[in-house]
Amino acid sequence: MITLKELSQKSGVSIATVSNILNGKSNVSDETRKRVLEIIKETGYKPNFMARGLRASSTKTIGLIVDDITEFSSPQIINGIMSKLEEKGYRTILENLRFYTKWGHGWENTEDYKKAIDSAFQEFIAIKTDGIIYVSGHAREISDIPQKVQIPLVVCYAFTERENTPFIMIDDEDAAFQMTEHLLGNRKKKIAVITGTESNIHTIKRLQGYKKALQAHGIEYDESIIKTGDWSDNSGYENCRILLKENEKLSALFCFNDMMAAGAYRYLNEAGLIPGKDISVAGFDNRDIAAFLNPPLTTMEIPLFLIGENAAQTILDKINSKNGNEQNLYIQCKLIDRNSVIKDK
Amino acid sequence: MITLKELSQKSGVSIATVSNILNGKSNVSDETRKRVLEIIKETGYKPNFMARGLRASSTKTIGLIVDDITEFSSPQIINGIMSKLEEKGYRTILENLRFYTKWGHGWENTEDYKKAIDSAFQEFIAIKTDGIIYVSGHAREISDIPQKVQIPLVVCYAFTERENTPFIMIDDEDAAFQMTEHLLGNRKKKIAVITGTESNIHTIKRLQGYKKALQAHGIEYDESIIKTGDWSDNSGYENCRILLKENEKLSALFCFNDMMAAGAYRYLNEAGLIPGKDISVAGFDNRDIAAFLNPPLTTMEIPLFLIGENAAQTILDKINSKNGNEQNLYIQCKLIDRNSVIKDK
DNA sequence: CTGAAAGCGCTTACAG
DNA sequence: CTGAAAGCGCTTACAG
Repeated sequence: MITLKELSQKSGVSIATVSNILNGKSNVSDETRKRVLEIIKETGYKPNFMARGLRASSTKTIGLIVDDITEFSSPQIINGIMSKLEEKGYRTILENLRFYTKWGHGWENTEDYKKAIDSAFQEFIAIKTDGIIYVSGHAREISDIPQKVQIPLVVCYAFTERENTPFIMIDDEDAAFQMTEHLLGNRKKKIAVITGTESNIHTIKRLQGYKKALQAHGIEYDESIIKTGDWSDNSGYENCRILLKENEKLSALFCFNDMMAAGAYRYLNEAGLIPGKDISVAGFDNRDIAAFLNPPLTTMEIPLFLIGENAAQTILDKINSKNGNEQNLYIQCKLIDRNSVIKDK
Repeated sequence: MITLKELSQKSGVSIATVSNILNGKSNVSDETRKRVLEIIKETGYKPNFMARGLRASSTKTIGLIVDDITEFSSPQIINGIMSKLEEKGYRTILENLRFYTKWGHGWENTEDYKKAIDSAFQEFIAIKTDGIIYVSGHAREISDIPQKVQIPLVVCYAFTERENTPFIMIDDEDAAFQMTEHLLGNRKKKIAVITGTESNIHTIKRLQGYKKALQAHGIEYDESIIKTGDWSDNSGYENCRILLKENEKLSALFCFNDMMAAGAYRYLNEAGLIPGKDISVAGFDNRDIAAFLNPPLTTMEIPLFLIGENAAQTILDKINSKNGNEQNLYIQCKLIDRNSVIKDK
């Protein structure tokens, strides 16, 4: 490792001056700057991040705390964050909590969970990151971040009521509104729904969007064709079976994620019904599988990369602003129109 | 942040002694140790990782350099690595190069690529990680890691001939052998292949495994039913079309990844042929889509998590051993038998 | 415009 | 068994 000291020797100026040049301070003559910069380039000098972090107030580093990188949404969000941050000259450091991998589901608010979160924050505080982005695996209310943490903080893909902590979320309500309208086309129809788990925020908001769309078209809300799923493909299969048994004529089936839509496809297939021909089916998420279902599934794309970029921009704004009143953001989803929805003539 | 100094004041012993206790040195009286340990617990002291890294030789930290976390294999591999490392008391730090996101394909051996790799290594060297694991996005020969890097290094999901650098790979040849035998069942059959890109290592090894299996069953290798794909679902579609046009009777189709198998399904569907009934189809990777294809696709699972665990164990062995002659590892893949292969009676 | 010096929070010989 | 001191590679007032 080449150090400031060696740079100083090679260039014949003091360590302090080299440091000033490295940090873009203006109190250096152009001549000196040029010469030293040359030597820096030649030697391929890289600042020692730890030494800098130990001494300086800013490390130009953002810490990412992520629920679990194996969640389908996480890698893309992270890429969005890193892309924007890199563009702005910040490094990024990632702590993977592995909650889903370790504990499956239902770990929210357990003691172990709180301890893990706390420990991750402590670590980033020790490293003196300039800010922290919490990347959630799914929409939930995040309330367990120690209040004493003073570092600028942004919550990504979840909500929080924590003071001074903006969050970036998708607009689930609008997305479901859009999709319901799409399913409706220009007629009044009977659109069944397979929701996600009951108290899940995605479920609640999407149901609201669905209801609003019905209302806008003067269609009455019918609870009997709303079934509660659990996001798994089997629950899509099972609820589709029940819906078809209970209802003679169903125009469309709106599944609140692609997995359940895939399950519904499976049942429909067994029943000899063709999605997009005999019944409309829509999903949500636009995961890999959506394009490969037969027929390809019409679904809502979640702009993961964009969410990440926005989270990054928000933390940067927070770091650089005085007021610190950054807005919560609701990112719009995009309807991907494939062949599983019947088109009106 | 509470520091060693404060700990020292509170407990009435010197900073050095507190440090010794923290590091489990034996040269401290039980009484002192107990008292100080108590205070450490009370205060919730966390060592400043940067200060320690600046001074000490070991940081108990492993650096992960990953091609791109959006590659389908990466999150699971990373989870395997982190799981094992956490178990052994090591932290982990991740640098995401985002090669695929930034440059698509064909970036290997470009100048930008080399610079990015070099920079990542420099950074981890500055941080004084105890070791580095390079997590590749696909099998390739990795030859651009600066020789001057002296840190223990393991290459994961790729090859390297670099001195003193073990790698963890899957056994592509054995996997293809297994699958070909499975496709063969107990009879001689005509098994067509859609390979990956031509000089790709996965392609080469899998083709070898395929040939060996044919040989073992006394079947002659027929180049005319081997088509070169490019891993995309379209190339699966197109090559399937060509194969079916050129050959009247094909028993089976072995696609070297699931995406191409999905493309083949698409063509088969258009041609009125049913996988698992009219023709056997097999994929490779066991990605999400494999289970949701209709019928569900028989494929090879790549034990990603296990690969990660093995990489972690190897780097640990390397750090703690004197000889440093760690073995390259070839992990076996697992055949996932679903409904796309015709069973012999 | 330039540099000497203090100090960030630790670890590690070394002396006692 | 315990502690004073040097030093890791930097940044930052401050003096000149």
